[in-house]
Amino acid sequence: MSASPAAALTRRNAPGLGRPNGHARERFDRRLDGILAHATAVFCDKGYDAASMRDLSRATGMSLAGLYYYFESKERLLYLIQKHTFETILASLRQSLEGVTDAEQRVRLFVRNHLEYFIANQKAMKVLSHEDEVLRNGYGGEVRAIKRAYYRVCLGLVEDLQRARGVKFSGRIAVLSLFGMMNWIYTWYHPRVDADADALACQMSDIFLNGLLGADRRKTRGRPS
Amino acid sequence: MSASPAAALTRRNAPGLGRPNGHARERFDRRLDGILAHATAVFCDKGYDAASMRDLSRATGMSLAGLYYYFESKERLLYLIQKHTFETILASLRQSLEGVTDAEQRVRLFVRNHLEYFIANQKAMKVLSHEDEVLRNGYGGEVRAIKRAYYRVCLGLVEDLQRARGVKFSGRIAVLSLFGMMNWIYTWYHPRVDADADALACQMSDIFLNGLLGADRRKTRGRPS
Amino acid sequence: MSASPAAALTRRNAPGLGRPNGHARERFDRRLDGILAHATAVFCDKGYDAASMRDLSRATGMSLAGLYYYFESKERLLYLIQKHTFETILASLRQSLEGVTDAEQRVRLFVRNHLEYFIANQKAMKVLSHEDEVLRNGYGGEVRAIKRAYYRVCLGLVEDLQRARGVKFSGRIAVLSLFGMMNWIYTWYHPRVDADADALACQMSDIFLNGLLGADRRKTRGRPS
Amino acid sequence: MSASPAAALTRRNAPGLGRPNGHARERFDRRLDGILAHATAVFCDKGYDAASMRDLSRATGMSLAGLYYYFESKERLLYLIQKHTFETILASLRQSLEGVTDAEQRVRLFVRNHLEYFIANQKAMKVLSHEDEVLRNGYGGEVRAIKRAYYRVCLGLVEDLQRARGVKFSGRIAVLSLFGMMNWIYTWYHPRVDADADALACQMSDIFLNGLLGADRRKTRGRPS
DNA sequence: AATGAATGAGGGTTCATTCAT
DNA sequence: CATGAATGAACCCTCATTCAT
Repeated sequence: MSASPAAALTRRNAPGLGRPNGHARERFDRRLDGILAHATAVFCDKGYDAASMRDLSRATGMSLAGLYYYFESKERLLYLIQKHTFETILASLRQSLEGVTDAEQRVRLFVRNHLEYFIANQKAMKVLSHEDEVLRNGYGGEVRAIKRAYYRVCLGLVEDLQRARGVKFSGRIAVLSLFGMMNWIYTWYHPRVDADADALACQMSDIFLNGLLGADRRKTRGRPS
Repeated sequence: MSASPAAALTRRNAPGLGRPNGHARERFDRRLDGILAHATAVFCDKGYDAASMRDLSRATGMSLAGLYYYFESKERLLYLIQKHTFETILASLRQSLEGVTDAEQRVRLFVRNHLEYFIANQKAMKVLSHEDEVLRNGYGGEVRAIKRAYYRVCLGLVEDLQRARGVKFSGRIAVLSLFGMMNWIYTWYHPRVDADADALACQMSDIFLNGLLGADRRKTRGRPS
Repeated sequence: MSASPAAALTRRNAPGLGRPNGHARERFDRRLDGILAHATAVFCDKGYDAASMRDLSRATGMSLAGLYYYFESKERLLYLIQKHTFETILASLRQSLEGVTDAEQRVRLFVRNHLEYFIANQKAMKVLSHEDEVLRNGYGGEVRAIKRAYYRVCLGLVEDLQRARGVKFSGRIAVLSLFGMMNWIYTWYHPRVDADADALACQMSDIFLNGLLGADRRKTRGRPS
Repeated sequence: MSASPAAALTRRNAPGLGRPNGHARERFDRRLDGILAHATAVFCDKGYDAASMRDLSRATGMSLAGLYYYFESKERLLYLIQKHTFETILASLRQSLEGVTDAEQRVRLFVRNHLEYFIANQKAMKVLSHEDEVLRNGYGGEVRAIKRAYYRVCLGLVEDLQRARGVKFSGRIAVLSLFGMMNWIYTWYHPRVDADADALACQMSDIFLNGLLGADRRKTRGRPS
C-alpha cells in the first residue's frame, strides 16, 4: 500500500512518463499530496458542494490554474481523497487482522482499526462519510466498490462470530449499526473532551459485541407494547 | 403539535392578519406545506448546497419568484424543514413516553419513536441528519437548541436506566452511539429490502441495551491485545 | 393653482367619474396625496432607481397592489411628484411677482420664492433636481416643458434687468449659474445649521446681482494669466 | 499624480506581484483604465443605480465574469472612478496654485481649474456630482474625505480673500454657492453651444468675485419687501 | 376600495474550467 | 511548471407589474 495518495494513482499530467522514478515525479507527488491534504481540510469544513476551487486555491497558496495542472477537476479531487482514504484504511485493516484467528478479537480489531484511523484522520473520514453520494459514474463506482469490499470484510467477521458462537441475528443490520455508531462520531467527537481511539473502540466493541452475543442471556427483551 | 409545518411558523407573508384561521390562511398554509414537502425531497436528493432554487421551482411547479413569496430565502426553507421535523419528533416522543415508567421500556420507546418517524419521513430525516451544519447564526442556533433538547431527553433516559440497574458507563458515548446507529440508516435503509421500523427498533434496542446492561455478564471483554 | 397634487391630475382610476365633486373623489385625492408625500420622501432618500415599489408599500402602509390602484406605474408616481412641485412653485412665483415692477426686485423675488419653496419642500425639490433625467417620453416631455417655462421666466427677469441697467452679459449663463447656486443646496443645506430661506435668498441675490451689475465698477477682472 | 486611474490603486487581482512595473502590470492597468472609462460613460448616461453590470459588459465588450476579474464589485467601480477623478482634480489644482500669491487670482485659478477639468472630463464629473450619496461605508468615507479636503482648499482661498479685502460674508455659503454654480453645469453644458472652459471660468469668477467684493459698493440691496 | 398571490425579466455575483504563455 | 486572463453558465434573489377576488 502506498503511503502517498499520489503515488499509485493515474493522473492527468503524469510527469516523467519517459523517465519513471525521476526526481521530477517525486516532487510532483509531494506537491500533489500537499494539495490533497489542504483540499481534504476545505471539503471537511465547508462541504464539497459549498467549497469552491478558489477556496482550494487560497488554502493551498497555488493559483487556480495551477490546481488544474495537478487535477483535472474538482470531482477528481474528491475521488482521489476518498479512494486513498478507503484504500489506506483497508490496507491497515488487513495488516491488523493478519495472524489473528479468534472471531471476537477480529471484530474488535476491526473496530479499533476503523476508529484509530478515523480519529487520526478525522477530516478525511468526515469527507468520506459525509460526501458519500456526490461522486457520479466512474468515480462514484470505483469508490463504492472499495466501500463494498470494506463492508464485506466486516460482514464476514461478524458472520464468523455468529458461527463460532452459534447465535442468530441479521448480520446486515448488525454491521450497518456498527458502522453507524462509528461513522457518526464525525458529528460529535472532540479530541479534547472525548476518550482516545482505543478507549472508544473498546466501548463501542463492548456495546456491539455484548449487544449481539449477550442478547440471549437477558430476560426483558422485545418490542415495547 | 401541529400536523403542518406551516401552521405554527411565522412567515414572511402571513395572510389574513385581520382574520386568523380564515380560508386564505388555510390555503396559504396548504401551499406552503406542499412547497416544503417538495423542497425536502430535493434537498434530500441533491443536498442543500447542490440544490438550487430553480430545482425547487421545477419540483414545485411554481415560479422562482413565487417561491420567494412564501420563503424569504433558501436558508429559511431548510430551517423550516429542520425545525418542523425536530419539533414533530420531539412532540411525538413526549406523547409516546407518557405514563411509562420502566426505564428500559422508556429507552425502547425512544428508539422506536425515532425509527418510526425516521422511516415514515425518510427524506426529512436525511435532510435533518445530513444538513446538520449548514444553517448559520439565528437559524442554526434555533435548530441546534431543539436538537440539544432532544439529545438531553435521550441522555436522561439512559441515565435513569443506569441508576435503575446499577451499571456504570459513559452516558454520553452510549447515547451518541445510539444516535449513530439510528441516524446512519439514511445511508442504507431500503423499505423494500429492510425490516420495518418496529423490527428495526427492536433489533437496535436489543443491541444497545444488551450492549450496555449485559456487559458485566460476559467474560471475554476488553481491548484486543 | 390646486393645493393638492391629486386634484388637477388625470389618473388611472379616477373615481366618481359619474359624480364629480363627490365625497368619494375627495377621499381618493386625500389618499393619493398621502401616498405622493411618502413616495417623495422615499425617492429623496434612496433615489428613484434604487427605490422599489416595495419600499413605497412599506412607507405608505399600503399593499403593493393597492399602490397600483392609485398609480399605474412607478414612473407615473415620479411624474406626478415632479409636475406638481414645478406647477406649485411656478404658481407661487406668479403670485409673488404680481404688481412688482422694479427689475431688481423682481429678480430678488424670484430667488426668494425659489428658495422658500425649496427649503419648505426640501424632499420634493431634491427629487426634482436630482431625478431630472429619468422620466422618458411623454412624462419627461411634460415635465421638461414646465421646467423650460420656469427657466424662461427667470431669463426674462434677468434680461429685463440688463435692459434697465444697460449692462451686457450672457443671460443664459447668468441664469443657469443662479439655478446652480440655488438647486445645489439640496446637497448641503441643513435646517439647523444654515440660515433660513429669506437670509439665504438675500445672500444669493446679493452675490448674483452684485456679480452681474457691479462688474463694471471693479478693477481687477478677467482671466488669470 | 498618476495619469491613470489604475496605476495608484490597489486591486483585486494585482498581477506581477513579484515583478513590479512589469509588462503584465502595464497591460493590466491599460485594460483596467479602459473599463473604467467605459463604466464612467455608462454611469453618466444611465445613472449608477440604473446601470447594470451587463450594461458595462456590453459597453466594454468584456464578459460579465471578466469584469469581475478586474473589479470586485459594481460599488468599487464607482469608488475607483470617483476617487481617481477627485484626486486628479486636486492634484491639478495644487499645481495650478503653485507660486501664485494674489488672493483673487487664486480664487480665479480655482474656478478655472475646476471648470477646465469638469468640461474636459464631463462624464466623470457628472458621475462625481450626481452619484454623490450612493457609496456607503468604507468607500463612501474615503471619497467624502477627499471631497472635504477639496472643499476646504476652496474655503481657505475665499477666506484669504476676505482678509485681504477686509470684507465680511459667510464663507461657507459663498463657497457652496460657487460649487453649485460650477457643478450644476453638468445639467446644461453643451460643448457646441456654450463657451469654452476658460470663458466660462471667467464669467463665473466675475459673478462670484463681484458678488462678494462689489457688495458694499452698490446701493439697493437686501431683501425684497 | 384594496389585496393576496403570482410571475417573467433581470439584478449583482460566483462558479468550474480553459488556454496562451 | 505554473499562471494571468478570461468566459459561459448558473447562482440566489428582487424587480415592477398584474389579476382574480
